[in-house]
Amino acid sequence: MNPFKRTLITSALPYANGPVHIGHLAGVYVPADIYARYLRLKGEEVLFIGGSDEHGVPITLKAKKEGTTPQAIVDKYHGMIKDSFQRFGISFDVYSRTSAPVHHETASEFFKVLYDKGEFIEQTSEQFFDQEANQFLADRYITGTCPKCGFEKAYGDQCESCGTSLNATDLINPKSMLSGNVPVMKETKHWYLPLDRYEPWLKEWILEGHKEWKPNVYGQCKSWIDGGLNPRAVTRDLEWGVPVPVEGAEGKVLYVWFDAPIGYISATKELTPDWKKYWKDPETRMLHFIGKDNIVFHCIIFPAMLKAEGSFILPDNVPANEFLNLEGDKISTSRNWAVWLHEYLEEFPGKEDVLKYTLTANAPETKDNDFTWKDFQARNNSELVAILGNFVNRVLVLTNKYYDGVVPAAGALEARDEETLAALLQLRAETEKALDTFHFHEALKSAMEMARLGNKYLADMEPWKVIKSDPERVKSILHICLQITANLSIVFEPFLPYTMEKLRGFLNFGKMGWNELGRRDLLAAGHRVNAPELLFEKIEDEAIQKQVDKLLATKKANELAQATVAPAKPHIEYDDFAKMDIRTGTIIAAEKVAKTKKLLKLTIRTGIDERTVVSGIAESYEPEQVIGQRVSILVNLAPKNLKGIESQGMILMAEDKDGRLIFVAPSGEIGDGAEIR
RNA sequence: GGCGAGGUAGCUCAGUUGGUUAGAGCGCAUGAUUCAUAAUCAUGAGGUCGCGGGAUCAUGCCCCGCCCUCGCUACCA
Repeated sequence: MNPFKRTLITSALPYANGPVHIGHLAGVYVPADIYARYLRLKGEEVLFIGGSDEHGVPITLKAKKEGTTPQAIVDKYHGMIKDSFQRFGISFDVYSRTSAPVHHETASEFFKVLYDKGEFIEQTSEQFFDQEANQFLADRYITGTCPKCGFEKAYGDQCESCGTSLNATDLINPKSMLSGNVPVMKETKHWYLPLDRYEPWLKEWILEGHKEWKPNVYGQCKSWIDGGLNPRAVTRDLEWGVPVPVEGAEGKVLYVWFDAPIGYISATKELTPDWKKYWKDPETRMLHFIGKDNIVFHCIIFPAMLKAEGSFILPDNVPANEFLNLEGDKISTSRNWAVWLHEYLEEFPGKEDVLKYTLTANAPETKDNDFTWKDFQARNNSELVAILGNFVNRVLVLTNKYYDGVVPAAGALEARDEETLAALLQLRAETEKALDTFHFHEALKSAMEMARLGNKYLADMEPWKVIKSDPERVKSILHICLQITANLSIVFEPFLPYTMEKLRGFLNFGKMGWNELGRRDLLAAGHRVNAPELLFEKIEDEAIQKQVDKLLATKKANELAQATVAPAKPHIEYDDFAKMDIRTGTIIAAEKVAKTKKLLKLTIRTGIDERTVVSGIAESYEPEQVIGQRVSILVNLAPKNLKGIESQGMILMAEDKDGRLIFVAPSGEIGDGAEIR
């Protein structure tokens, strides 16, 4: 039915500047792992690839901040990530890293092939350069005063005080973070991948050829393609990364987005010399499991790279998930708002599968979703413990009690028995259908139906009553219950691998393939099962409260950190201040600037004149609200053209931590044009 | 502002090419039951399917406008 002989599953490479959290797991690794285990169980040829993404500017910055080397940073987090994945039971066939020699070779070679084929454009532009350190500076390497809030240590790409995103050229008094010197502008040459060349092809391949992709994925792609594609730089001026393998490119490395997806290829190479089978044979089906932030790279850019190279296969599907929130707020590494996998593994030992279950049941498949500890507890207690664990326990307790742990032979089956056994095959079909279409939430639900089926059968048959009147009949009932239990050990294998291993131990039963699922004779009469233990244990309120408290503490710490007032700027002379001509004024007209979110066009009576000022306050005020508002206005600021309107001056606003803006205005009776000093 | 994805019971989600009383799980209520980790099983309450128009014999599903959430993007003197 499908023309493919094998499947290559890739999962987004986690960035090695921090540990992995439940957001990564729910969006990428848990679904990818379930799918990989499912295919393996079906006996298909599968390769499941993972690895750490270890290049890029943030890692070099972190290294600098901690006074160590980028390699030390990535060694630390790669080790941590790899270890927690392994303990958690993400069944990678290989977990590699982009700092590995094999990756440097592979990425380098890939670049070289495109370079030799003339697939790049060369372009020269001006960028900041540190003369003392003798290198170009990425935006993150420039620090200076934020033009908006005056925070002195703003980075070239973003001000961490007010959150504004910036260009390095916006900064007042830019300084190099390497030497502290003032950087100069200097020309630099880079290579670009002309994505525009692939537009017609992408249109056909995705928009025509892959209408089955998830709506979120397809929509994003369409948006990008319809919006027109531009050439994208594939190199950067940086020391940390894969060196650009052409002459005259000293001090340049491959840009991370070019480098990282090639990591999938390198990882495959690291695993097997037979890697080409997975990457170059059209009978291989490639799947990229990613989060929604990665859609454009995996659907547009990486395929364009592969296409440009010419000898690689393309992804057949890209099942991207949305984002997972935590207790109502966005997960954030820098704000420590996350449930970290390595901490979970320590605090909930032996409960790896519980987290997998919760994250699958709550997977952000079609929209962002919320993880709460309360929900985690409920899923564990009322589904895993009460439905699945309890059924298994009931069956095994009864078997031990009545038959000393030996599987009884079934007698003549009644209609209800037949129905129940037939339902196993039905549930298998439902689970399969959901898994085949990447509906993991639904798949898990139909697997759980099997345990419900057992509970209901048991409740209706009431063997504990029948045993008194018709002991022969009870043999049939428990025989069937045991077959259901054995089937459970198969159907849950992709989702709850550790637990199913445990269950097979209880049943004294070997691991069976997916194809055996639905059979009514998995356990032979006379087979001896073991004494039951508990499959899952209840999670008490205290354990949950502890986690909630931990998050509350984080929240408090964040608020405190936010409450810290930006430090004072260095002294200036009175003359510096005196240069500023600040006056009282009144807003006499206001309207929204078309096609902007934040801008209002204000007409201000300054006493001197009436003038136009464009101000970024539209998120705090409606135009009608501000008419008549008294203001303080800097009148001798050089005019600046904004969105086609000449802005003559600047309104003084006070801004709180939430970005709310308040007018700084005269507090008593005073006319327009009064000098403020 | 532009583009994309969402907005369905208290919570988490399904709803096929528009077709009779809109579904599931959890939670809640009531009942049954005791083999089982007070677990299970049954029944029930609970929804102007974001809002307003329109096309249709008929729409949660189609068209138009608006509102809200998330992502990408532009703007913040």
